[in-house]
Amino acid sequence: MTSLFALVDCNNFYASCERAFNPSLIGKPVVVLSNNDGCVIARSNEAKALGIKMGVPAFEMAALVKTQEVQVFSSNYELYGDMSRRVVETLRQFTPNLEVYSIDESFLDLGNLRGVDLGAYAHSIKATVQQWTGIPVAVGVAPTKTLAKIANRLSKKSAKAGGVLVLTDERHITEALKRTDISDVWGVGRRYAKKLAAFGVHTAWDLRNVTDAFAKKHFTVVGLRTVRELRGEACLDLELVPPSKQNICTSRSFARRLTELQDIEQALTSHAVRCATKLRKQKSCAGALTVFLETSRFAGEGQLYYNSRTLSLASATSSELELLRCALMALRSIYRPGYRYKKTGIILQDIVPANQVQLSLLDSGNRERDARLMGTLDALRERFGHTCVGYGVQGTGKVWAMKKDHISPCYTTRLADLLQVK
DNA sequence: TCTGGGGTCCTAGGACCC
DNA sequence: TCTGGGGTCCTAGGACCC
Repeated sequence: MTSLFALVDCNNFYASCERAFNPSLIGKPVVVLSNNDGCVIARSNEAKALGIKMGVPAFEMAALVKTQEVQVFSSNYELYGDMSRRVVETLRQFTPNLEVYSIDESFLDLGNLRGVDLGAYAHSIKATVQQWTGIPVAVGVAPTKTLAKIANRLSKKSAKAGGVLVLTDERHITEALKRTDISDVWGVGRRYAKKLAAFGVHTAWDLRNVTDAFAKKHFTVVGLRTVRELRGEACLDLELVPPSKQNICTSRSFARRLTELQDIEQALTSHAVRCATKLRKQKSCAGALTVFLETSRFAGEGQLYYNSRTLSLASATSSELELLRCALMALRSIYRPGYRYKKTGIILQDIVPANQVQLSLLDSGNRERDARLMGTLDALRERFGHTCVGYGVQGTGKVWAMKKDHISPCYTTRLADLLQVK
């Protein structure tokens, strides 16, 4: 019994989410910007056709926005997250064995569908998601995840495929691999693509035909796995339950440069609270944390600064009181006056399940009291929004708050926003 | 003026131990 | 002058993903 996977990928996901609730955008070039309206992270097909590249800074696009009436949106993760959940719930109608790979991609196990018309099945997945959520998707089906990725990608490129491609026949797989550039293979990034090209490996077909020894020597066991997957040998299973995270990070660029420690403390406090909330959500505790502080990478000579400080906790905790105290201590130790700072953030590390925490003899805090307080805070924030309760050091001014000049309404999660829709 | 945020995994090499 | 060898743990850095 051979394996069979489908990769369902939402087309231009963030742009499609904006469109799903605003039909006047259909047929127009739409782009979605990163946090702080920094650079382009999603484009509709019309925007791609105008030559707008992924990752370009928003200001470089100004002329096109004017002349071509490009519709620009700040990112609205509340909306995209909710739409993502709707898509996944729809996909669950088709198989109980599903891996949510990212906000806009899921792998489905179709291993029990031998004898079924796979093309028709894939088409019905696509049509159902479109009908139930308004989000267009592409479906690629193949014996391994890596091949399903390739099938998915080709399904979007060919007008004939129309967003669905089944690669089970050896002849079709060979043809697909010959048409796929090495850098478009899942797991091969820019660096490896360059290195492979130097060995005369240019297409996925070339890569499939290298020896195991070559793959292992130059691209580690990860690369070898990719080669085997290209040959149709499934090495990557579906991850039905998302593994709990080993690091949890929250960081943001400031809307404008900050110079004062107090302002940066406000930002870091908010990040630490968010980060600790994520930690408790996966029922874990952290044994260490790192705080970093940096100027813009584009700052001039002598104005560049980056520093970070890692602190270990006496025993792992999920109390934001403790984490916050440590984070601020770390920040104060790396802050230097005289720089124009761009970004700060916190990374929680040495993460363990909350029920396996080793208590330290030096542990001085009142763990039970803190745990009750955290439970209350989580419940309040869940109900009234993340900013409803905070700390004095957070301030109320939000001098660091993100720029979001083009935000759309949270159509799916806020009644007030929905009522405003005309 | 303006350039995102969040993750994972693997390896090499040093420290340290017996 | 001789200057083992094997194992483990940790960390930094490099590569990748969305």
